[in-house]
Amino acid sequence: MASGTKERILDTAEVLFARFGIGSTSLRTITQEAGVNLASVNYHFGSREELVAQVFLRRLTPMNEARLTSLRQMREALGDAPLPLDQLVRAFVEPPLAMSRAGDQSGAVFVRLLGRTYTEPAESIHALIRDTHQAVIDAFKPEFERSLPSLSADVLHWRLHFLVGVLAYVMAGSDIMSLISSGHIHEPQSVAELVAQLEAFLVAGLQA
Amino acid sequence: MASGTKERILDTAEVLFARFGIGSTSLRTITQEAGVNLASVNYHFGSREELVAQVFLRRLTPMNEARLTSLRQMREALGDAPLPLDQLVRAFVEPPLAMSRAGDQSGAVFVRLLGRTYTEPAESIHALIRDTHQAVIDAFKPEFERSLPSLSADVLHWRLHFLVGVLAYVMAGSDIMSLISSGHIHEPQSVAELVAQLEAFLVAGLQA
DNA sequence: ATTTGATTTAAACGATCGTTTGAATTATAA
DNA sequence: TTATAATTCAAACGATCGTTTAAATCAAAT
Repeated sequence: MASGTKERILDTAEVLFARFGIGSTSLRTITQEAGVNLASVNYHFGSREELVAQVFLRRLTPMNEARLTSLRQMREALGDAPLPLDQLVRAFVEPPLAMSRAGDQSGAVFVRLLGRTYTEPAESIHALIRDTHQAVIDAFKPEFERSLPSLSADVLHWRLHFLVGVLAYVMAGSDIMSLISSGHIHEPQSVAELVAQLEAFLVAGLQA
Repeated sequence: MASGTKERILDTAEVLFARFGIGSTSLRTITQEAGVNLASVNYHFGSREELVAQVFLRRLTPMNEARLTSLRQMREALGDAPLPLDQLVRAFVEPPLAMSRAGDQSGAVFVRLLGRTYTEPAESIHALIRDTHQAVIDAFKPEFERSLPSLSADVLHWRLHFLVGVLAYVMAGSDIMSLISSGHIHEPQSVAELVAQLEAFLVAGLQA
């Protein structure tokens, strides 16, 4: 955990949001766990809602910048040829999953939180994610169109929808599927292997 | 809405859970919207937690029975040959999506709720879904193994994980992706077309 | 018609929620 | 050191939460 009160609140809120859900985590639980005063949340963030927004923005911004940087580098290296689909998928999928191996485990916690939040009903949170992803989608959409020229707009739309769904579910780290491999220890798989598995699945699905 | 108090509570809770989330919907909101007394929830269900469980069990039971029936019919028709992968996928994917076209819209509401709940942190709800799906997974797992004999246990495990992820996301009906097709009206697609799109994507991904 | 049980109702319980307040404390700068 | 700003603190605010209670109402059967 960090030094300042503000960072301790953010770190603790992130962990508790991921474990118990945003709506089910009270400010009293957060401040108690963080060892800070209850009123410091409203002092530093103004309101609970703003705290939630800051928890997401703190990590969404660099994550999406990594995706855009990766895409830009590929585009520069390839002139104006269509990007290989596997590289395109990896540029979109790898940054969030790579956060899972950050030095501390806070990155992994956030990725889990983010995955769960994709299907969250709360409109305020939904809008926040939508806004932060706008630039990413604007950049990737035409690249997918170029790399998959045989697909109609409707079909591509659905397949990208499916792609985001898989990614969100993997990020959420749901353990529902752990029972599918009964007895099989669900080891914390290496990120590289997970990315490879995911890339193979998605590339095949997109090209179907 | 139905006649009895108990059914009105279930119907209303289902709608509000899907719209605002389970944790963010109070008994007072439910009973007020349903036009019944606040205390009737504890009278008919004992507790809020039991009400939540009943909202899910009421529809999960027939949904999973439909999947098992479909699988059993295919197995009987084909003796002991491996099932065609597309039919296997459809037997798993179609029942929940078909609920979306039920006479009233209550089925669609529940499917949306269920999709969102796959990544819900609350352990009690997670456990409930896991238990109700156990029989389905026990039945489908060996069939996938037989229809995809070239895949290792690990790879199959991940691909089934991805499959569930796509399905959950589609069920949740997240509108995050609606901005990917800017200007494109996100029409309530026909279930048959959606199932076909999903089946093509999943079959290709599973066979990657 | 009367009794018995099921159901509904209004009211209140204690607990917890996000937020606010004003004083106490700490850090910063003159 | 002194003045000024930033931060922390305990305490309380009103609102809402799930649950409980006991009386009122309804339905069914004798």
